[in-house]
Amino acid sequence: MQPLYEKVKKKITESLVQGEWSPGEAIPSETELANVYDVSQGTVRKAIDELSAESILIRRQGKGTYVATHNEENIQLRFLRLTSNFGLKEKLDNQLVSFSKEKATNKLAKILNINPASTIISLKRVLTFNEKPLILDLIKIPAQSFRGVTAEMVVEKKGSMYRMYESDFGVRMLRADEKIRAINANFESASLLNVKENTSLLSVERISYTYENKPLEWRLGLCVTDDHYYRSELD
Amino acid sequence: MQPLYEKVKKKITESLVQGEWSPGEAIPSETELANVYDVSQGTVRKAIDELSAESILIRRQGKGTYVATHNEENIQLRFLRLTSNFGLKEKLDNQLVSFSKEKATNKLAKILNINPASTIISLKRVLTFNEKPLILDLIKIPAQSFRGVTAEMVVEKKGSMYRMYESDFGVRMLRADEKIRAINANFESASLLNVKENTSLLSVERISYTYENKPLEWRLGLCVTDDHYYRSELD
DNA sequence: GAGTGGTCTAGACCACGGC
DNA sequence: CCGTGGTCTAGACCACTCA
Repeated sequence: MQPLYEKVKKKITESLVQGEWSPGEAIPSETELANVYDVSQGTVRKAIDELSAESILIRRQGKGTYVATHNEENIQLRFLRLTSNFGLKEKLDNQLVSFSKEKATNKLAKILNINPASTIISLKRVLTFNEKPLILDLIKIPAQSFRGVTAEMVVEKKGSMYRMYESDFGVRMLRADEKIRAINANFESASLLNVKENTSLLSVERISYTYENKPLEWRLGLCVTDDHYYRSELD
Repeated sequence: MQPLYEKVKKKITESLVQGEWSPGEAIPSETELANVYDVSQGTVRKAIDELSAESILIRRQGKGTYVATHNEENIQLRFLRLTSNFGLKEKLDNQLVSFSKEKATNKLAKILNINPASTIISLKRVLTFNEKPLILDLIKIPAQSFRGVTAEMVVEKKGSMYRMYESDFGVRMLRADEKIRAINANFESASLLNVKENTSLLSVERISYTYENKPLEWRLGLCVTDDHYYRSELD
């Protein structure tokens, strides 16, 4: 038998998926939800505790519980773990290199769990910090889930893809898995990142997931780690 | 005012630091602890919930709550995040390259929060997977906290440093911070790892912490990422 | 069957935010 | 002042483990 609070958690998650409550908005109070679902307030609390631990909901004492959003200033970079060696605050900029539609390869179709040869959006861009090229990103997303996306929209959002996914397509990325390797820059990446060929680059391959572990973005980032490092916390 | 369960959590942590309950052992039941600390069982539960979420304690339904240990099979590698590209299970081996005592540099003294120029143990080793060199580790630990450690002990433990820390010195590492970069192999690392000079290597700089965020190990690992990658989960 | 952690409830009071 | 989430309690019952 499934615990009651797990059922409540699922119901709340469903409402979130349905867009019943929007990012940034408050959800009903614990007592209200307890009445709606006909359980005790403590049970709702336990469900919200877990969603809050997963950063899906945000509690604010005295105010209420809010749907997490990526539209706030400090969440612009979402999954970016690169930090300056000197701890400086940096000016982020973004140049779109290419934008196209293409057919998914079998490998990509499998990763994104879509039909083989379905249409995907593929884009390449360079992120600069303080005018210096730092990351070359190759991003692939299924066209089906992002209908009507254009190069102009990407440029306008200044590189905050996750903000665009959320505000324009109602797609909230909740978690991501990354595979990290060290590789040598080839001709293209070297010239775009303004480094010598064969320079060591950090290769970060990322799959991002929305609700219910549905993968919706594949991304390969090549990073110059002369003045930056990738943070990782283990426990 | 500090919540009651936070106080209980601190008391439990103190007992753990004092070694009152050893790794692998069960701690007193929730009701017993509630009597000892003169709080309700629910309050003890909340304290243990958090320690359990931090993997400091392990709950086992019907049996009791146990002190986490690193002596079990699957925890041998503790903080190692490298995975084979092919998902294979691999045979780990370990060669000690050097072992020495030296004076801490100012930088290291600051990182480990010890007096400048205090004695530290410095060791270098190569980890091989399926006979192939994979990681070159440089490890530095304060001699003060690991009195009597010898090269023989390290060799005998077959590279499981964290297991040795725990079983021989009562030091349990709870978490670690890592800084990851891509670098080029120099002459020494290239020859020890059996790759060409200037090959790209993953540089993983790690600081490990025991109870109360006390740093007790600094480590630099250089990894060959041809057939392996570093896993990272973001949320 | 006894003892443990796991779930669920109901109710009291506290701390914070905002009107 | 009210409504919110945060803490704390007490007690009931369930699920699991082991002798």
